[in-house]
Amino acid sequence: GPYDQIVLEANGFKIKNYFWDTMVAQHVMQPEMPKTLAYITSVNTREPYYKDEVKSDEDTKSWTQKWWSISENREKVWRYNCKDTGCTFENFLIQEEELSNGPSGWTPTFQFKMSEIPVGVRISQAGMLRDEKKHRELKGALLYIWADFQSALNNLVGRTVNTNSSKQMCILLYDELGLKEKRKRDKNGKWVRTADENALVSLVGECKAQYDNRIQKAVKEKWLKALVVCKLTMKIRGVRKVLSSYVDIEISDDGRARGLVKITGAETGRWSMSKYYDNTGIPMQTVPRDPVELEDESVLDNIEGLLELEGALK
DNA sequence: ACCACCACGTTGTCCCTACG
DNA sequence: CGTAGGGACAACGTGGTGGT
Repeated sequence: GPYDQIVLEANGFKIKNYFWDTMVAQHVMQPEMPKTLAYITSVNTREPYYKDEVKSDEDTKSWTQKWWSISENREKVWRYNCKDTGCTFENFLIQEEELSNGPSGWTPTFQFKMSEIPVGVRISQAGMLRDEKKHRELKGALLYIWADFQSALNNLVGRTVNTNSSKQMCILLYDELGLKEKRKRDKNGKWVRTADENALVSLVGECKAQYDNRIQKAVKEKWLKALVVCKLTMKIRGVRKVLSSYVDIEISDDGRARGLVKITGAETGRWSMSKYYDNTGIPMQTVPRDPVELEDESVLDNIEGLLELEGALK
């Protein structure tokens, strides 16, 4: 499939063509069910589960020369690979039968999906060339903005606040500032208080209304403070998100940021994306569109200084 | 070190309200 | 009365926090 092709071609093998992908076939016939080889093998064949055979007693991270030099280990991996290829072929035979006997839409959909593979592979392998000068400037600008907002927030609250900690934020907003608790259901259906984006947006609205309706200066200021805390928190979270997900990332040695296109990633037929197979790059679908703007661009004259802010903030 | 949970980046659909 | 716009939620993937 596409994933294997990308890994193989990255290691010097050229894939000429292939006509069947068990994942694509499963995706077309049973889009809501798992598409892993382990699952379809369990459904289609009588082969006992074998996927843990190479991992059971050896940590996969220890696939070192030392580990590999033990013939027993090599034997295990070879046997595993043989089962993998054998099962894949067995799955193919069963899927081919199923596909041709299924609804009339299956075959053309399968063919269409297969034709998407080279497109997805091409996009994955191309990636995006990163402009290193711009990258430095962007990082400097984001760190500057973060530091600016963070110091304002810290001064307002009187201590350092980690806006990414929902625990800290709930204590600040509800216990210390006395705002009306925003709640949501957790996974088990239990109501818990939250300081997520929705909560902050509605708190901003409430604080604004209170501020506008109050007369006493001291009371007005209290609401203004709460309002600013919420707004700063949203801004800081946004900046940190952009930094951690899109700027502070590892990219390929050739200066390109790549992402893996998964044409069978979503039940609905949409494509999904992830980081590249080697865990570099970004899922290119979610790159923020919003521009990063500085009021005073001259702060970029000292990027070195800005980059040093990183240590103080983290 | 691992895991559950929280949070947030994208597009798209549906529903409702406000507005011209 | 048609439409613009917002909220809620659907579809995804990943990073950070804090407890075990």
